[in-house]
Amino acid sequence: MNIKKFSEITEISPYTIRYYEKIGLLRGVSRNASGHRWFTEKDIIWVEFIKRLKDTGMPLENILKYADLRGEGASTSELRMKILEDHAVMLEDKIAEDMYHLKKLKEKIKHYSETIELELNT
Amino acid sequence: MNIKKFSEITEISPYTIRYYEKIGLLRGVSRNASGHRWFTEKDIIWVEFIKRLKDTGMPLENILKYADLRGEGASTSELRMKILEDHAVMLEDKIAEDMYHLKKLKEKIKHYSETIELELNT
DNA sequence: ACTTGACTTAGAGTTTACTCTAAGTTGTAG
DNA sequence: CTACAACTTAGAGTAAACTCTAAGTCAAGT
Repeated sequence: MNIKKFSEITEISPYTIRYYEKIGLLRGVSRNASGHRWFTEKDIIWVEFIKRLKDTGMPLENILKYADLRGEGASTSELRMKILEDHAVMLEDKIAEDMYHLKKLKEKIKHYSETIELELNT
Repeated sequence: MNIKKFSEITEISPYTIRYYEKIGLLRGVSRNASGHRWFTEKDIIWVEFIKRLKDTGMPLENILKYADLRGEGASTSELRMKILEDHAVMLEDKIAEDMYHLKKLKEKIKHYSETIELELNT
């Protein structure tokens, strides 16, 4: 598929897609006869994975490091697994922290509603 | 307390504290005889709340809007509560999304460990 | 043959949230 | 009285992640 279709499916702008290729996050993207990028199913799977890492707070620089290892082949499997394991631990901590933040926010909201309640009864 | 002490307690750099005051996030900070900022317990409580909103993904621009309403007094209580309620809903969604991401990451890690296991048995 | 629209590139510009610099003032210790 | 550290300000600089511009190529439709 062309970049427009790929952009629609992945919900990433063509600008960003080219940018990802430029910095080495996307590599080996094939081209058609006229030199335009031609994306495949494999590219979708890979960018969806990039999105997962990015959405869970991994900076592009680190994702790029993962992409580098991936490019080096099977010999880096363990290293890549280690990166994902560390990231998963980080994410677990982040979720726990967010749950605590949520609890505190709800307490504050409750406090607001009680205060407003009081004012209405004045 | 002076800015250095305040910085240590809140774990925000003096640069950032001054920046927050400059953009209007921190207001009404008192000064001592020599014109230096003098922070109180109330300032700590307020920046800790700013940190909570920020850490849960609220952009400074939105936190600033909340600070503006706060500055307008009790008449904006309901509006501020609404902002927090919306943010709490957003955070709940984010936590759910992160949990899904975590599940997917763990599946990939499992896949890695199985692949590596297989290679060792070759 | 020519216009149209989607693509290409290198590189410039934008946004958010800081982070630092330069020049100047003030309080305390020797 | 002077050195020194900590503060002050306005404004410049930085990093990350895009986002856009300008100039050019190319294939399809009229």
